[in-house]
Amino acid sequence: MRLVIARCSVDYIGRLRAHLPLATRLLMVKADGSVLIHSDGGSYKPLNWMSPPATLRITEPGADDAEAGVVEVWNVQSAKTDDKLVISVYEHLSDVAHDLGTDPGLIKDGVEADLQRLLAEQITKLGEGYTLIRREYMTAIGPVDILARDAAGATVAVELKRRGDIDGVEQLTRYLELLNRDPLLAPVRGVFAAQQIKPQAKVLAADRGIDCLTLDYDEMRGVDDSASRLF
Amino acid sequence: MRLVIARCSVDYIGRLRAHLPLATRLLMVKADGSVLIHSDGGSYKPLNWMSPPATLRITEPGADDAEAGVVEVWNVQSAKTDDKLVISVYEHLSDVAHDLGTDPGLIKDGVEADLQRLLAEQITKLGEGYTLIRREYMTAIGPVDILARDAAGATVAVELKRRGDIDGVEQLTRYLELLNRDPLLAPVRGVFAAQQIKPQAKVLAADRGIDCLTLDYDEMRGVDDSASRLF
DNA sequence: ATATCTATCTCGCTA
DNA sequence: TAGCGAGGTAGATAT
Repeated sequence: MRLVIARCSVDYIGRLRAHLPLATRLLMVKADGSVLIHSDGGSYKPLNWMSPPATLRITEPGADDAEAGVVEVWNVQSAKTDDKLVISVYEHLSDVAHDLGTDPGLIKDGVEADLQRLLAEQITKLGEGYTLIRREYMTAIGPVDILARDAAGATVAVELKRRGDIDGVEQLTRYLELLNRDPLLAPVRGVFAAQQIKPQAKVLAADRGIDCLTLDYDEMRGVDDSASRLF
Repeated sequence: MRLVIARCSVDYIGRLRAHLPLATRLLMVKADGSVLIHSDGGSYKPLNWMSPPATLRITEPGADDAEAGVVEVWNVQSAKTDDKLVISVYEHLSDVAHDLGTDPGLIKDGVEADLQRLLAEQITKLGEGYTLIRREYMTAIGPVDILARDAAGATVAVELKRRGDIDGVEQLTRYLELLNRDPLLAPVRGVFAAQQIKPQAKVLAADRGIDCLTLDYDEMRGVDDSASRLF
């Protein structure tokens, strides 16, 4: 990784066009050829960037650019698309390089997949006498998160979200419509389960005859003994 | 902005939990207190981060950590939420700091707004004899991107996306339902227009009697003479 | 302030 | 490889 603090202007031409006027910024060149241009604020998103795989070619400025004060032109070319990033460097303020090697990567806990695993294991959270049919039940329009059977033997489709939004209810509605065309499964009821369910989503779910279930991840995690094995 | 190359491990606790094992990485501390942890690959997204506003407090390691080789503990605390990032630094390999000042920011061209302007100007892309009624036609549930009249004088509602997804079709369906209640407009047909339309979206659109139209931005942009005026 | 929608989204999984 | 869904989505815009 090479880190250059420089006064520069930037032009991007690709899926859109974008321009950065002359200012002092950080230029980060990664081992895979990707380049990130960061300012001293904002968030984790750079002002501009080139995704890998890419190649950086540093050239002398043309006569006009040199006249304007440009000392180097960085041409960053995407290897797969014809996206191009042109960085005009006016002044180097700092320049360091280090080989970081490959990163072991991030270990996550608490995403939808974990919630789904826990609910499948603790299927009676849905109600007394429920049994799991299967997780990720495939249909023509995508996988139903959890398919279960209630105490009376009726099929129940569960859509699971970390945050229960209106489009989650839409998604479950589409699944229910499809599943109810299958005479072997019909009638199929819907349950919308999430850690938090927004009021609008609750209203829409009620309107569609879909039950809502708010899940307590920490509590479910506490019951699961594999949680302690994660770190 | 402070740039530290360090061997470190990282733990995040907030909306989820995440852990980064010991490895060499870049730690970027911005003027607003935000911290980014980058590896030498991936894309513009850091391995882990803390969004501004945040405060960084650097402390001595506890006895156990010191024993394990930790020389500094960075506590990054979000000012608004209780999200927390703990960076255990084992070794500093490089450390530079620069004041970059505020950035003038990015100038963009080629997003959905541009596509909408172009389609409004080139409304016959929809078909022979079409005329524009108006862009951003307001309804109670939001603006319809483009409202037009076909050669036969019937009303057509256009939903425009850069990438045509299933929820774009849902959105257009809601608009059509509403527009068709207006006797002055009804019957209103729907057209789903995008640079790329996903197969599932096409199937759903067909099922709802909505036409699909794939747009070529570069070609439409070529026709438009205002494109050359941008930079 | 909140709600909604876009994104050069990125990332990971699966068919 | 392409498609599809999730994200600590983030970021912008209209309400």
